Amino acid sequence: MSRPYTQTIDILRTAGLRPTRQRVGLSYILFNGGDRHVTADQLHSEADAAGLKVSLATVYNTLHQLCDAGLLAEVLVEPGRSYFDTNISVHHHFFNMDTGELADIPPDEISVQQLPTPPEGTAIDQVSIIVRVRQNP
Amino acid sequence: MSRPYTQTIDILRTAGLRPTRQRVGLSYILFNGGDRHVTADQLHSEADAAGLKVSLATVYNTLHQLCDAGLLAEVLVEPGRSYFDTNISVHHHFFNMDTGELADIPPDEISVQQLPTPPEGTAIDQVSIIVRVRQNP
DNA sequence: ATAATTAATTAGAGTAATTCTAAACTTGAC
DNA sequence: GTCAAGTTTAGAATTACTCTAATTAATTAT
Repeated sequence: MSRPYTQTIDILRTAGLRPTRQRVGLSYILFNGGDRHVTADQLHSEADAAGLKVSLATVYNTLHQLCDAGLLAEVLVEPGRSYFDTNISVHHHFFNMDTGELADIPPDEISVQQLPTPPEGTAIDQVSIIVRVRQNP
Repeated sequence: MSRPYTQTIDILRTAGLRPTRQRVGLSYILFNGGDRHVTADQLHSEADAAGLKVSLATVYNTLHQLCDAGLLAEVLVEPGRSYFDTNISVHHHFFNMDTGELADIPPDEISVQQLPTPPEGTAIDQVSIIVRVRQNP
């Protein structure tokens, strides 16, 4: 394994982001672990555990830059906390209100029959569905 | 118009909430203005403008109590800000990412064809759909 | 009615997530 | 290497919200 980061660096360059040590490290964690749902804090801890020196401000900056570049999606399920999802294909989420767990819904398991007409002067950007579940008694 | 608050008081009593001056005042604002989407801060300002002396803590308490009683629904569309919706029938929302406006989608304008199977050991509590729109150029 | 009981309200402190700021440091181009 | 431009940083600031313990109001019992 000569250059484990080449791929990550390419992703960043393509997005027009300089491959700095922090961005490469964070992106590597994000994009080499399969489909993930992380908060800024979680990612910061993981980076720390992996020996990457990065401030929380940079974690936030990077997450938002990756979102803007379409490489990451922000998911809002709880007041006062954002999750970032590495799965950027069209899909939706289960949110377990008891455990706080967030999970992808397989795309074939849900479908919207009919999209509504957007209000005058607007166009649909994105449709997000959150299926909130509770632990059975 | 002898007793304009009797109805509001009944709603609160039925929900098992003492009809205090603050709760009655806030509920009156909420439930006598048609379908509304308010933040805690907005409601606090409206109450203030209407001459009701109420603290922000009480606004939050009351909003959450009304949610727990099923008289109000919380809608999450933006990081770090909760909206409360007086329309508690099953329905979904448009969120204008440019203006911050939240609007109901008429129930006949959208429909979910098929609900997903919830993860093992859980049951579906609620399905929420947010259709994010942008201002046309 | 009044007093006793219980619940609700309050100001202000506290917290958590996120954003800002301006100085110090990297990066990439020459 | 040098330089300009872009990044990162620590720490302060902000925002939305929650907590706390003391006061006050609503209900119940007398």
